[in-house]
Amino acid sequence: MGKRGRKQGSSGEHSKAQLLSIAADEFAEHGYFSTKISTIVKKAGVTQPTFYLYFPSKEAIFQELVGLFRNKFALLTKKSRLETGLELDSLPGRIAIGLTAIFQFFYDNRSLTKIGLYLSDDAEEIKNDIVQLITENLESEQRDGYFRTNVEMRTVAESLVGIMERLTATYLFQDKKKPEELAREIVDLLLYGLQVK
Amino acid sequence: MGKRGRKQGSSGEHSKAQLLSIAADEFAEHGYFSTKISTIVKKAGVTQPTFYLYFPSKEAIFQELVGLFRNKFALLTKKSRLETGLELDSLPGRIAIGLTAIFQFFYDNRSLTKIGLYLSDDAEEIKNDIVQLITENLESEQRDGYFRTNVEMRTVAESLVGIMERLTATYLFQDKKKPEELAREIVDLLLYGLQVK
Amino acid sequence: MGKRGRKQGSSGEHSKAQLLSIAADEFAEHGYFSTKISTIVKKAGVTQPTFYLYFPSKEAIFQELVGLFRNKFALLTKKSRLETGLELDSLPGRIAIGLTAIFQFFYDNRSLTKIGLYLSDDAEEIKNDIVQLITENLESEQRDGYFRTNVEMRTVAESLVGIMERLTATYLFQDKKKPEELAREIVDLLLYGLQVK
Amino acid sequence: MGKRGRKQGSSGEHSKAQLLSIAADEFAEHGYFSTKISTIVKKAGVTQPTFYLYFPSKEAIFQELVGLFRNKFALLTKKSRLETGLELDSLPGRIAIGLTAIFQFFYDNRSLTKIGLYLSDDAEEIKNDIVQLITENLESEQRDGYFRTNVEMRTVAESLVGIMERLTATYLFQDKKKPEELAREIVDLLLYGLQVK
DNA sequence: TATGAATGAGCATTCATTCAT
DNA sequence: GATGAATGAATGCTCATTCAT
Repeated sequence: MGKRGRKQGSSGEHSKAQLLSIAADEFAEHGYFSTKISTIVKKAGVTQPTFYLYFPSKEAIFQELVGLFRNKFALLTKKSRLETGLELDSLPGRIAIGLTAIFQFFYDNRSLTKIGLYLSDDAEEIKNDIVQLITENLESEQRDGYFRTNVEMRTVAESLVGIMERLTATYLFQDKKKPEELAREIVDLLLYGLQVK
Repeated sequence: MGKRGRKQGSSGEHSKAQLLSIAADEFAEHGYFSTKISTIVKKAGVTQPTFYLYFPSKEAIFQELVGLFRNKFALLTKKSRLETGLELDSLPGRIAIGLTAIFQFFYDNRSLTKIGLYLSDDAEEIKNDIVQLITENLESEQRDGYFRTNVEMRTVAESLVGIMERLTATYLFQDKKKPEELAREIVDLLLYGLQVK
Repeated sequence: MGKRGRKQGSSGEHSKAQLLSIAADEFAEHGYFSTKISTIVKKAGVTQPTFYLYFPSKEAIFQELVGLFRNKFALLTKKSRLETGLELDSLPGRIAIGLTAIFQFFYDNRSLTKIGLYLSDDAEEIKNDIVQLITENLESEQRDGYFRTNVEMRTVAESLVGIMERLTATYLFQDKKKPEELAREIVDLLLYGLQVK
Repeated sequence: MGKRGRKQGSSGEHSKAQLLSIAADEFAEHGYFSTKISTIVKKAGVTQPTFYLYFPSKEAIFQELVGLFRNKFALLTKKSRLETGLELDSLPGRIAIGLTAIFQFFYDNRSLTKIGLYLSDDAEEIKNDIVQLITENLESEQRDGYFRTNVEMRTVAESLVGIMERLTATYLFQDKKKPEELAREIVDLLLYGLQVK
């Protein structure tokens, strides 16, 4: 048995995963600069040199976390593109599914999301990428006749990202609304607007 | 003439204003922690003790900037409430006016806006306040019959703030769209949605 | 009339005296290093340059205060030498008179005394001078047959100064005993000792 | 051998002890405020961060030194209480033993003593504690019939501390008298006084 | 006699990072 | 795989002091 009774051969992996997880929480809670390596290692029960065994620098572990978020977020976004040939009636529900998945991911990965969406210097870049993907989705869907044509889809994509960003912070992370609720309300708003019918 | 050719008697005020302005730019560009007092004073052409003549700490000057933004933003938001008795036709235009004013303020005060909207620890609080104000506006306007009733106005307010936040960063500050354009597009999207007519 | 209605021509003197008095209290309460010129001038209602109009430096005003104490203390000590030809019976009373005068001076000039007796770098030197004077007094008095001869008077003088120093701090400045009481008790102890008769 | 030829494994302890010892000398010689951390570490041959590895602040290392003095001083004072049933003849000698031990401690720990007895903000408190202990000793001894009863023992204790304080500074630390000499002279003075027999 | 404004010089403290073992 | 011990390089902040008026 490895030390402390863990399964042998995984001690290193465990330490690294441990550090990543704790670092995520620390960064999310205190921001990049106020997060101290000394705090992370203390919470992980290892020493500072051990940290540098797994990560070349503070910046590096942060970027590793950013990368994790970035990949997953992009993946989910890509998967949310609607198939062609859908009934107009089914649109709202189908759109909501994709959004729900994203919100669920955010919800399940609070610290990671805070890092990737708000804290990182790359946050803008990440969101830009997502906007690009969403724009492509929307334009494709627009060509499929799902949306009206006299509206600029990039702006809609930007808006959607802005909405998601904000509602995630104020509703999702405050446990005031669930992923599906948020998804549904956003769809309702963006599809039908506020006008009196 | 006072030293360095400035008008006498206002030297102190000038130094303080100078420091505030430069600090705003530095904070906006590098963030709170990477902004050094030493850099600010160097750019202002004064020494470090002079800085502490006008501000008790780095934190204090930052908060002073945050306060400036906060007050102005809240003021503009309050002023954007619509009067009663408007024709439905004039709604889009009237709403756009308030938004335009806010975007114009953001545009004219880029650094301050970055600080108050994105960088400050109080950014969330500030936006929450604005959301509250907007919610009140919207609900009042909703009661005036300007908007459909089966939609939760607080969520709309949150969404609107999210949209403004995002479009400010990606369009306004990138000089890709002007305040009025942004205002108009937002109104169009939020009023009529994406649905095919 | 001078400004603020004071008698003309004395404004400068007043400022200087004011500064000295406030400085004494500040030094006494906070020590040399923790006393700030900025605090002194604030309490005196003048500006920093005004301070330097009257004193060349922080060190200088401190030394001026030390000097005031030193002179007065030495004077009182000299005056306490006993005349020749006294009755042995009257000794305790006569000795007590000199001590009382000194304690009274300490009591009336608390801040100054703290500075000269405890805080100043010259405190040791000042006390040494006093010890020297007292030694001379005691030896003279010893030759007059007032005291036993098999005791080293310099040591007695040192002891006396040590006792005064301590009782001043713990009894006099705490308002627990009055000058005369202290004087009498010291005389009793030093004259008769603790031995059981 | 460890680096710099020291025995391995105790390097940390050694650094800390080194810093404590040097700090004591520096504080004793220059006072709290004029003592610079930079000087201490330079003399100890380490860098500033190393200092903060062992002490959280300048204040903290100073207090650690004060504590060391305080404990040892109190211990020695307690041990100096006289047993009951002593011959009156043996009193002077027995009292001198306790005083000698204290003076010896002062002599062997000059810097520490200066700090604890003169420099520290707690010096008065420390001496008050000692006065309290001595008062208890003296009163107990007075009840044992060792001393006359018409004298207030707290005042005697204060006086004794004042005398010790002063003679330590002027005789002991100047290498003019040895611990035993000082002890004996004090006993002689306080026991028999100055009166002509 | 007095001041508004400014500064030179310094000091404690912090933190990511690295050896030697 | 892990650590005890140490450091290079900053950085915010303070304070006595001065100049021009």
